[in-house]
Amino acid sequence: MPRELPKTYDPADFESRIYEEWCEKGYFKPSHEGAPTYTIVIPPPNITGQLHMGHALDNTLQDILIRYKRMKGFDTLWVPGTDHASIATEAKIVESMRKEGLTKEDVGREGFLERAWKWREQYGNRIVSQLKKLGSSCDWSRERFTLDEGCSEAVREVFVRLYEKGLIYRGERIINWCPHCKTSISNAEVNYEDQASHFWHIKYPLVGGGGYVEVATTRPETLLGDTAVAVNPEDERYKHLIGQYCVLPLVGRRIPIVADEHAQLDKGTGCVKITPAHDPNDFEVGRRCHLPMEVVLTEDAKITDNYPKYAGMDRYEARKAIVDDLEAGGYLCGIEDLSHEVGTCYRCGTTIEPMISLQWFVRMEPLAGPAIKAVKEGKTRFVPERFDKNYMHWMENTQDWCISRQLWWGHRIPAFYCDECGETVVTKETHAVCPKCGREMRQDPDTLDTWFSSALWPFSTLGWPHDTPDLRRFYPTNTLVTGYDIITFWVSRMIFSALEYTGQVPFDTVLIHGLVRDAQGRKMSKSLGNGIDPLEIIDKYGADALRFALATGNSPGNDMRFSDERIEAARNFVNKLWNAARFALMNLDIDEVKKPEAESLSPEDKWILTQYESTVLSVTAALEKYELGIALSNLYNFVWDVLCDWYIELSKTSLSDKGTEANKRTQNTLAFVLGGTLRLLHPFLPFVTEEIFMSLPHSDTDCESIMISPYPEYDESLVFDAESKEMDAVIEAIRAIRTRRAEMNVPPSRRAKVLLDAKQPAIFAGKEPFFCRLASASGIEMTNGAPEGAVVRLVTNAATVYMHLGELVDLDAERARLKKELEKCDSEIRRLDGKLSNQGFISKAPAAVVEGERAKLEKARELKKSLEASLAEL
RNA sequence: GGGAGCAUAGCUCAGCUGGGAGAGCACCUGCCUUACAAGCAGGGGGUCACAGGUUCGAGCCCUGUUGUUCCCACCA
Repeated sequence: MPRELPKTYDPADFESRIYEEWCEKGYFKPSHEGAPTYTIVIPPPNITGQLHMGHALDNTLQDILIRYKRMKGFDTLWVPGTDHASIATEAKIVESMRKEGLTKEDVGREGFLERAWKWREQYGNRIVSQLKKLGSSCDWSRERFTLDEGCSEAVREVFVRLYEKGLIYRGERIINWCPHCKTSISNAEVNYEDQASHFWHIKYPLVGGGGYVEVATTRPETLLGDTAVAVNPEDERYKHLIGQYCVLPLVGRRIPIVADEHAQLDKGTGCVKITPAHDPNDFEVGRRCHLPMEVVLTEDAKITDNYPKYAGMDRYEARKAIVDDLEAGGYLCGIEDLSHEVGTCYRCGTTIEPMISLQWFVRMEPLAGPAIKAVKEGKTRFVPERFDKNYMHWMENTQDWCISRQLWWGHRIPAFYCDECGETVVTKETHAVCPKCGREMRQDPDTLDTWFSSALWPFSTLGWPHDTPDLRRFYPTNTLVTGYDIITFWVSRMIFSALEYTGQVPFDTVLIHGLVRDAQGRKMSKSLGNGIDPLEIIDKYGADALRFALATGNSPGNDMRFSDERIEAARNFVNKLWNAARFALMNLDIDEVKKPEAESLSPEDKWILTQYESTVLSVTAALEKYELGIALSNLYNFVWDVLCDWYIELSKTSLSDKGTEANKRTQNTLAFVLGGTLRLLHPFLPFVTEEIFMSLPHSDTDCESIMISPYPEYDESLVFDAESKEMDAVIEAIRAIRTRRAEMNVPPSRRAKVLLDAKQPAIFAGKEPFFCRLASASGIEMTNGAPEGAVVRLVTNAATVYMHLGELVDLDAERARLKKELEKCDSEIRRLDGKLSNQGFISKAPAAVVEGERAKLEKARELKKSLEASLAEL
């Protein structure tokens, strides 16, 4: 039975209640029934995090998709979970310990991990409860964590397999070292920032006297680690020096002058100092020329004890000291100002130190090939498409991935070393005994890059490496929804990982969204303090309004601005829907809603049904193309401009006429269209649609909950094009009258008789109440030609409208108005005439277009006639 | 250095495969009309960044220019 809705829309009244009901009834779980499946795995939020607008957007989009597919009859699964976020979480814990005056070393590995797990207990659930407030219909019984036992097993499995295939190796390479986090990080985790600096020109005297070579550097402190100077083998200026030696200033070491193509003829002086242990290029030169590696910096970026004069100095202090000493020694021959890009840690912003280090790497080249192929072949598709360029570029230029981290919070590297004989064993087991000397082996102390486990997320969460029912049923998944900022970090790694381990792409579509920015277009950030808290928005406006604001008015892949204005507009729409429902409920006394029967419908019913069906079509088409914003704006227009502004107003006539058959039919149509509209809207506005839906009468089959009711299907039997056009003509006439009255400042209370000279008078039969209700008419009358004394004359497509409002008309103003309209009309005729007399247009444009233009011209000519007649009569 | 996005009403943005520009907000006018003032009715306001080109026809396609944002890149 229908029940009343409270007068004011207050989402706090029902949102959490409804969410709990859904959970209790198990609607979020897959049905495991025959239908095709549709699966989404959540991009796992970090356990350190609180819900921010980016999460809100990401999860709103996912929830819209999953709810849509669920209503469409798919067996849907949305897998939720969280990410341990090794470096970010570890940094937070270190920070909180620092406040207690403790360091990692003080508490030890065990103690630290104990704290980390407590942290996860405390904060890991916070974000989950926040996702629930948004309305996310995840299957919470399948919630996962990247560091849980299943994911850890998957990680070990992958590591061992790749190691055995030779795709994981351990080696000394130049890596990016963060002196603050005291760990290596991968290339992808380095951000480059422009920094003002200098270019120092330094003389390196030649051994045997008689001159020097001049090198230039941005990093004079690395001079200590120089083991050669390189010149280009083709460089005529220096060819004779190749093989000779020079003396390293301040250090006194003899270093060779080597030939290497890294030195470019047109850069600087053409001579490059080579520091193999602290520069990636120099490292390569060092390998090619068999140069020694000289490490000069410690893990916290201080000069090592090998250089007593500078030992213990921070790299920047050392730079200053060394520059001073070079100057004092007469080695410095110039300083230029220079601005250049410096690598910084994506977590803490500290300047990265390239350092030679023994680390674990994934060999990327063999993995990238299939990943490129899969996207080229369209097995995984980016929406919008342009992001595949982004992906391709990264994949095609990828370097080996440094996966070991000098952190404690994360997956421990499953490699074991024998301290006795140096043997290495990689195994899934937690202990290993040296196969050579039988000793208990020592596990690698390092952990894996947090993205190593995220890369496995789409299948590790479904049970891989085991052949589970979930994996079989729901893998590969369907849509991955994420921001463009994470394509290289995560999306690309999931794709190559999935192909390597499961032989399939992890998902068929990647829906990319942009960033949510503040009202001024700035990135929301903690340091700026301009973040908008989605939870505060939910408290104030409701989750539905937040979802609406995030889902509408932008297109995939583009950034959006979030403002008060936007959220208010969203809330206003939800409120509009609420009130439309209240209106319906005040007028409904039927117990059941049936599909409308064509024969008995009124013209306005046929009109709204036609508009509704066309909305079903456009909304569904947009959703299928992932154009969620377009789908929602179509619904917005339908609800506000069509259903509320016109149909509800038109229906008042019949609804006020209680007890008649016509009244019942209108009730049925209203309830039918409103119910269908709510279902169309449900994926976007889950709470308010459920609340209203449960108050409305409906047929028995779908009364349990809107979220498991079927999504509307386009029904051609409810499309009445001819009648709908006739109704459009009535609406056009009403509009024309309103406009005219408004221009003339006629108050609504001043009613006027409406006289209609129509080509098809039947269109207007029975429409008198509409004119009275909506156009302040006192009545309508059909006429043939201009009636006596009727001065106001309006030309519409289906009829010329006359009104007796002569005394209100300023005749001069009226003439001016008509002339202006006539001019507009004339210019339109000229334009169309020109077009239609253009031979090229006639012969080359499609017939339908030409026909359309002819019709327009015809109409314009008729309008001109009417306008001229009106003018003549004044 | 390479690549991508954006440039449309005062502001924020839509505009699908080319057929003469739309919304929300803001602004102006008039309304408590039996859901909604978080509302109703009406209105003003745009050389679609610039310059070429393709086409019968360009906001949309091509080329270039300018401005802007972002991504990638080891440039001493």
